[in-house]
Amino acid sequence: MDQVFHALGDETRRRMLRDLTEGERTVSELAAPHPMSLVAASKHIKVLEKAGLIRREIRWRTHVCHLEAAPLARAHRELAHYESFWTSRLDTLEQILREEDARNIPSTEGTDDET
Amino acid sequence: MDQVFHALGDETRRRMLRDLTEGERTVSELAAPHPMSLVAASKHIKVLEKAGLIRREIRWRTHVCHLEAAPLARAHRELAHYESFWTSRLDTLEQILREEDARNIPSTEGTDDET
DNA sequence: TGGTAATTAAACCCAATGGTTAAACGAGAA
DNA sequence: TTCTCGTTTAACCATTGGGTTTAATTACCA
Repeated sequence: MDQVFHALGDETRRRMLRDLTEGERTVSELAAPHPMSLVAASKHIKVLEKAGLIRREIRWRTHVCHLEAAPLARAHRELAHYESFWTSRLDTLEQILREEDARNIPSTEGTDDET
Repeated sequence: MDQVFHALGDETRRRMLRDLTEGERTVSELAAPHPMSLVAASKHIKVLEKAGLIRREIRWRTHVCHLEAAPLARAHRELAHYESFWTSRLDTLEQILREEDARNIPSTEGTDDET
């Protein structure tokens, strides 16, 4: 769990995970959007891998990465554990989150045309 | 989000959060279960606070901490985002998690006699 | 034989983490 | 005034993190 949450604690890596929800990606594809050296991106990927969040399939000289569902689900469940706390007192929370959502993301996230 | 996940990436802090789901706790109460100096525990608490995961109410010389629901809910939602990935391919995941659950926690978590 | 391409490995830098001990704070109690 | 108590601040140390650049790996291709 430590490793999983640590891995999640970096926007670069979360972005990579998000990209991976759309399908498999090579290391360079994952690295591309990020303003850093490929070496640095590669390190991020390795962090994700060590946390078990992704699996790497080496297809000769390109390494193809896949999202690994289980640890994400586990982390999600870990948080759900605390959910028992907040649902018990207010489901205004749902409300709060929707408002935040509306405020931050006007119309992202609906347009995917991959594969 | 970075701060939130970072804060979650440490067993000590997760334990503190878990304790806080049961009710408010002073700094020393939160620190008690952990084999480290109070100063170190205090730092952990500060990390949680900076991440917005807890709120601190200073009742004279004791600092009373409360769980703050919103950021936890936000993190939970962030993970739910990836959920769209895994639910789409297998709800064996639920299964996996239940098995893990059963394997790891025979009968914890039901016996609390605090306050 | 040597070049190209995708990626990792190695060495390095600086900032941040997680821990320590010792000292300071602040207000009520004696 | 001085003591005590819960907590934070300060200073320090070792380890890790995230980034860099340069070099190694590896198998196909010319």
